[in-house]
Amino acid sequence: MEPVGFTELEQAILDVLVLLEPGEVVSYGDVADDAGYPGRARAVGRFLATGAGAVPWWRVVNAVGRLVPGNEAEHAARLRAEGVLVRDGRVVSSPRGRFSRDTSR
DNA sequence: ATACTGACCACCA
DNA sequence: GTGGTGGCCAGTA
Repeated sequence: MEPVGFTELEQAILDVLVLLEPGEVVSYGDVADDAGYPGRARAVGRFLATGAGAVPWWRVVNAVGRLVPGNEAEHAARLRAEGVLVRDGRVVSSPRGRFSRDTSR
C-alpha cells in the first residue's frame, strides 16, 4: 500500500481546492461541505495552515469574508490579482463563488 | 490520560 | 455591522 500522506478528509479537501477557478472565493465551511464533510471547516483551516502550499489557499476565506490572520496583506493582493474586491482585510465580492453577491443591491 | 489552542461556524444580544 | 458563547475536530503540551 502506498504511503498515505493525506487522510481521506484531507484528500477530499485538496480535491475541492484544486477545482477552484481564479476569482472564485469560498469559505472553509463551503469547502468542507463540498468535500463531503460538513462541519469540518476547522479541518480545512488546519490543512491549509499546516499541510497545504501547492493549493490556492488565497481563494479560501472564513464565513464573514475575513482574510487570513497574520497574512492579510499578501492574501488581499492575491485576491485582487484575480479580480476579487477586497476592502479593509475583508472580501466584499468576487466574480464567482459564495461571495459573488452583487453589492449594488 | 487531561487541558489548551486554533487560517472555523452558528446562534444570539 | 460587531462581540460573546458553545460546539466541533485534531494537534500539541
